[in-house]
Amino acid sequence: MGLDDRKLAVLRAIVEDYVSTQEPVGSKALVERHQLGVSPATVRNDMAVLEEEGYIRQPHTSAGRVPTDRGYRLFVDRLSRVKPLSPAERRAIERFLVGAVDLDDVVHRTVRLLAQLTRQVAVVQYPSLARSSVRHLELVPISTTRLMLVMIADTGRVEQRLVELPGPVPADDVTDLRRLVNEKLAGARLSETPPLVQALVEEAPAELRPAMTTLSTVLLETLVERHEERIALAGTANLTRGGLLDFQGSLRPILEALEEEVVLLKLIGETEPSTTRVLIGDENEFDNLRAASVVSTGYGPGATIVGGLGVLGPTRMDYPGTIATVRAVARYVGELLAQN
Amino acid sequence: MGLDDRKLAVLRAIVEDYVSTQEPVGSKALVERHQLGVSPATVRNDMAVLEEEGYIRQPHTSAGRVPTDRGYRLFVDRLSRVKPLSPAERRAIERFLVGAVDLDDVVHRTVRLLAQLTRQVAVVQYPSLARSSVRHLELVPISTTRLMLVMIADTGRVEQRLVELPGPVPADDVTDLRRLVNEKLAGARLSETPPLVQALVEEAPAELRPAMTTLSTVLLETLVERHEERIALAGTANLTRGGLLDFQGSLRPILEALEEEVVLLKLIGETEPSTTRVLIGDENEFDNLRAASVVSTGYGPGATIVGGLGVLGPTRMDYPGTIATVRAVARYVGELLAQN
DNA sequence: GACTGGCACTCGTTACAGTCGAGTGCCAGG
DNA sequence: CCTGGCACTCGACTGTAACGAGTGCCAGTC
Repeated sequence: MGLDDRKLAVLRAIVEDYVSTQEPVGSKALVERHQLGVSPATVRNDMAVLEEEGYIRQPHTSAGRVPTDRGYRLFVDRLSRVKPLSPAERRAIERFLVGAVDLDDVVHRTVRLLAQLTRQVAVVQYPSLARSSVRHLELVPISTTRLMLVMIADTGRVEQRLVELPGPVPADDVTDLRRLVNEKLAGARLSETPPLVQALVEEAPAELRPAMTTLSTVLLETLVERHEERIALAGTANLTRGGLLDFQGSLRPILEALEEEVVLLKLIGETEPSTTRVLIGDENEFDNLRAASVVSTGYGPGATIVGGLGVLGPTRMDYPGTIATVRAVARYVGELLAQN
Repeated sequence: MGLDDRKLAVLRAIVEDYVSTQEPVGSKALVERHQLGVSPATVRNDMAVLEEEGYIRQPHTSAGRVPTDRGYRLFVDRLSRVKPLSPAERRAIERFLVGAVDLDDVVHRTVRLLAQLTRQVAVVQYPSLARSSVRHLELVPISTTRLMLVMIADTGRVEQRLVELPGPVPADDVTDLRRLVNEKLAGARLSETPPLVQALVEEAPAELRPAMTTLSTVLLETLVERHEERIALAGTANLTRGGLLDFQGSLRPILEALEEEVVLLKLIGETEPSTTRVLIGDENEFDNLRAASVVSTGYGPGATIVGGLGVLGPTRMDYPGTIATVRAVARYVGELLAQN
């Protein structure tokens, strides 16, 4: 069980070499490229141990070694430090994000930036409604029996829904409805609204009761039930780097997974505050992604988290660099959101 | 350049066989599978002519024939009829689209439906702002110097922008602004708004002038300048069908093109009313897509066109079937929009 | 006891030769 | 104008052999 320092150094060297060359690495090449201070034969013995412990494996009997998912895990947990970003990268991030004009714009720019910097597939979750508060509710009459409900959240998200009223409602009543709804709900966290909506119906004056009842149904749907999470994606073309060597030749399962919002949300949503999560290969719960790794983190104004973002790439990825970039982008986006 | 009926029949047979088998088709197989009434040798002579004219070609000397882009073009223009949809397909379309709850929902469902039915990459443009009218403009105070501008278009699209006011504006003034803006702009086509916005500033009472000036800038940006076209995409995983045979082994350029909104808009936007457009291989203006074909059409309530939709696939695609599906989906979506 | 040099062995890669067969082009005859 | 026949081409596949990167193991050294 004892993995002494040199064995760990060998593992680190194998990971680093394999990530950069994408070819199985042998004992001789290893001593040449790293100052290990021992001979190839010694390294071979260490490799044999590492292989027995499941950290590396041989694709073929007469080939060099390749890290296993377990090997990457050890590397990420104990053998690597987060690389500091280069000044060029810092500048790129700032330049890319200033001038964003609304939330859509911020998210779009962020996801492109992330894809470009990491050269991988980037995923950004829009600020989750579940973690937002109501800033304002607007009711816009479309006809006498139809309203457009527009909800503006403090995170900048705007959701709209059509409300079919049970009967004609005069303009004055719409004004009353709007006032009542905002008095009760403005400022409330979305997750806390159901009882408030219930109260709205009960407290509504008799003449507004039917309209309010219908409205409350749509409100509940919009605010809570229909957990309308949104996702932006970019950089799928990066999957084709490394010409079909990664992902064992088929992009199919990856592309399929990327089309499922549910899957993406599971991947990048719901991280514990300020932690960066790294899922390597088969640690992933989706079979389609067992050849991929995901680096994700939460973001939000200040210390609060309102959504997640991250990247997906081959297990053979530059973890330290990717982790650094994902964190930095998340921090900048948080600052940007804090300004609004 | 006489291509008699039989030669055309041979071309049609070649296209149909190649599309379904994905393998170069030889003279013998052709007479076996189609009732051409002549011998393989005769077919070979016809093939030689077709090849000379550039409609088919041989991948290798000892292989069968494959249609060229020009061959597909002739096939689409003169040799195929649009297939009627199967009842199952009709039902699928209806089932998929009923119950859509807002515009986002409609577009999402549509693009997924298209991808599923055609088994190709589907693209749907949101109703273009340029072809929409203003239904209502809402101003929501965020702070004393900040407004959220929400525009609701008759096509169901909702755009929002933050407005930084030059100084504090009391609530009453916001109400006035809202009224003025709606009186002037509600009902107007977006493309016709610039002079109206100009008039708004000029006619504004003195105390509202500065706020109105700022607001007008944002209005113009939102309504006209920033031609904020939106696009939904689905079915990229379908690119991997036919295992790398299509697209000459590299999905890279295709995926890259699909990430560029500008490219997609050029592809599916701006079709002449009620025409279905088919772009085959190198007819396409983008180099990245010279191995692909695009079938697109416009859609909108009634006879008006508010946006485009279509699919992208290998040049070796089932054109009659795809064209039929794209048209049918566009028609259904149009009906759906007309109801709102 | 840990490290090293040496050596036999494995096995994937590459090159080459040979065979097979689908498909063609051409021609002579109906 | 169509057809059957025939020689020809050339990619796909198979089998063999040489090559070499990389390994595991062992005996020897510090």
